[in-house]
Amino acid sequence: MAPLPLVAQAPRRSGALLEHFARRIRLRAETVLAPFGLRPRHLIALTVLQTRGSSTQQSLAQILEMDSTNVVGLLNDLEADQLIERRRSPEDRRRHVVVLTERGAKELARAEAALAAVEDEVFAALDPDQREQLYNLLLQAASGTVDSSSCTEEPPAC
Amino acid sequence: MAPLPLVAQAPRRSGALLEHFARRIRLRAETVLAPFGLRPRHLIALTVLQTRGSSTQQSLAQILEMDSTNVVGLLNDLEADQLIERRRSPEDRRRHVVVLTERGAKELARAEAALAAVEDEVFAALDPDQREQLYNLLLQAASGTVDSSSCTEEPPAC
DNA sequence: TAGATAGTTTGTGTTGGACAAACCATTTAT
DNA sequence: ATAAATGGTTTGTCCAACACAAACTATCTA
Repeated sequence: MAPLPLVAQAPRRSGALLEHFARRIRLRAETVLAPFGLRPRHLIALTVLQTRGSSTQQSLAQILEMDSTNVVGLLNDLEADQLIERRRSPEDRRRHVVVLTERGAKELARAEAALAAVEDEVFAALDPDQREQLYNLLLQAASGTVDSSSCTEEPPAC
Repeated sequence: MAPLPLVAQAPRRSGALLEHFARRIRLRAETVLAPFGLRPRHLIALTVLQTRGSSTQQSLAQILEMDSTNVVGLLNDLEADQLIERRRSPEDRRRHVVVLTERGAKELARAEAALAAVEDEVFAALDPDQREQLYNLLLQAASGTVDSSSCTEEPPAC
């Protein structure tokens, strides 16, 4: 039997710290995003759409873990600003396929740029390399979630 | 002048993804933590106390970025369960120095253990090594925040 | 033709959290 | 020593996010 490792430190959970930072960022993002007419949760939806590709509202609700009725409202906001489009799925015309519009992608990029200062402040203790690491970890974590059926059939994002 | 780097990809912001995961974790944590009589935000407070050492309520409110009146309620909950203690600061007897009790530390460890399954699920796409990386990044980010005056005079955490 | 399913709308209730006001204990300034 | 400022507590009000239910349309499947 191998000797017990001397530093068997209890595995600390990231959850609480994660929420802690999410809160700090959200508070600041709220004000930074206001000129765009967006709220943090709009950004989340747009980001998910960009990261995971277009999906039906149902699977979007599943990913965001929001009640589907509330997703409707969220998408209404975004569609009103033409940041997303709802297209009828050709295979099943009951379905709405939600896609990020070009304008949506641009607006997302602009919003992200505006958020640079926010993250600079909140992640002051991390150097650019580490922030990159953090982003990549989150991105990877996001890519693996939920069954892959969430992505209808768009090649680019699947 | 150096040639422009070919892959000058726009720096993506972690904020939205961070919030996304925070939400996913919080929803699950809510039920896992219920048997402990704790809510996610209690865990955050305990974690901050453990990470940064004892601090006054004022600086705690600053770190958590919560209204101080709401911090009082939060601490009342925790003190009722003897997870924290409020001690009068000897230097300024108006101040309460909030300390994590031994019981608090144990309870926090137990809660974290209970959350293992939650993070296993949410971070399924990350291997243990990457989760460790994520945790360390968040920890480092947390250590550098706010002026160091938040920590009164306890050597272990400063 | 009868369900079941995807989405939408409306409405209700709960809750977290911001904010204000009034209060006590203590410290600091004049 | 008295006044003002500060740290904390309590209470109460208000709003936004959300979960949830119900009723409806359009579409697909049995």
